[in-house]
Amino acid sequence: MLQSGLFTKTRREAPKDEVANNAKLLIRAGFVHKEMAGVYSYLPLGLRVLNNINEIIRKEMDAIGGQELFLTALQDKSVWEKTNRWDDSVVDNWFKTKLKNGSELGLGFTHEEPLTKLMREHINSFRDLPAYPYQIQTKFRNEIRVKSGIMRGREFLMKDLYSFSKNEEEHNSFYEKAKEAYGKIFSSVGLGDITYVTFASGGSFSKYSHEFQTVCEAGEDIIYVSEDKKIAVNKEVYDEKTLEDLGLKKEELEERKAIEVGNIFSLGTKFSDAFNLDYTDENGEKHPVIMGSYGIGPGRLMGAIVEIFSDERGIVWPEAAAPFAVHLLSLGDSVSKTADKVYNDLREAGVEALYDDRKDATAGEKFADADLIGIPWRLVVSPKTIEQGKVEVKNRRTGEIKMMEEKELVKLLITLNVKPAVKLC
RNA sequence: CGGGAUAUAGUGUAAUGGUAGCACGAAUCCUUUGGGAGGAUUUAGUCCCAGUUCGAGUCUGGGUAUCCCGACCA
Repeated sequence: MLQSGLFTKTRREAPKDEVANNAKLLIRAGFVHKEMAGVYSYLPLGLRVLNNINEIIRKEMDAIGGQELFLTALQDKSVWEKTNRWDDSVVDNWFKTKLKNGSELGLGFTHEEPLTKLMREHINSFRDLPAYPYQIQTKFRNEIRVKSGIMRGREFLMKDLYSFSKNEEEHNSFYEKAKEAYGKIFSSVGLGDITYVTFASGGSFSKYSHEFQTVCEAGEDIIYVSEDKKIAVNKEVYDEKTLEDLGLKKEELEERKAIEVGNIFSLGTKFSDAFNLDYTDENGEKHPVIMGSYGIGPGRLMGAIVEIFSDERGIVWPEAAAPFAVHLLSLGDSVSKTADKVYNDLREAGVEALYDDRKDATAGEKFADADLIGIPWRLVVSPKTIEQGKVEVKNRRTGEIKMMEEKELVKLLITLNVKPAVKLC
């Protein structure tokens, strides 16, 4: 993509009303736009990142049998009355509205109810189970107070998968697979080492739910981390009894702030009972379906990535999330032909590049923008590099700089694009 | 929802109750191109509604928005 044609602009200063680092950087670099408190639009660069994250999630969900669908945001009051979750005294963050004829509607804050009801049409026999539908969809929650930039808003994207299983055993087996898949997702975006499976309150059907907490000062949750066992306990269930259950000792735990990037929990038969979702087994006997739900907030994950991977100059995207694989800069009119060629060669090789071809921007401006936008690899074509017959390559994270011949470079970038783990410098 | 604070140009900031200024941005022209370059000429603003006052960005009341702390986060 030509940067001269990118309509978003970077800015030197963040709006004064933003405090969260993720929002400051994402707004300055032109990834998101704040529409109102807790409501952010995704601009082209931001959408590319969000889509990358969504693709990583899709890949892992599909790998464990997930099937993507797309449910409605508009919700039927009567469906939620079945579980008593329409009542404002039970769920206080509904956005409710009305049809012209006066009937009440809600904007979905989660989707257990409509999906359970829907699945009645498709689940009758043991042959129909298990089933793992999921979606990536906008949720609405009328939070009393929003904060933390794009990490906690009133309108946000959520990947929610729901499992429908025949029995506890089948449920537990999937639950473990989902846990592993979540681990892979967070590792893919570079957060594997600091994201802990965290024991949290489980609700009415299991003792604990599992959260995926990424250790970060900007987080809103307090967790107690066992570095050795790679697990953690949420403050909400942190007591002697829990520690005993989990075989943990107080001394091995460290208190940390963390961002909840994912949450999985067992639902038992709460929803299948409410909607009479049951199936007939091999012997003709009826049983309620055992359910679970598995959430990840892609937008929140994006915010967490920015919180963790950034420095005083800007964002430092992990390769898997980056809006482009490389950022090509041409310095000065005299080199535009050579830079154009590098850009075209990259495109032909399938390497996605953002090409800063702007004629009216100075070198310093281009460097500053490149640092701010945070694409992992920066390529420079300038009179200096042409003199050597090479292209300069800089790693945004390590700051390492190397001069390479173009052919050699393109070859390496192709490899890099397929396997982000390969180190160029 | 309880408590606290703020609101001036696209962005960031000034202005004893007395001519709304500066920087960045944007526009035009010229010179520039390895870390936000220089010059010239432009552009654009007091959140909304009342009130006090000869006069309100500034004081008073109400509204709205935004932020912070806490509570909440099924």
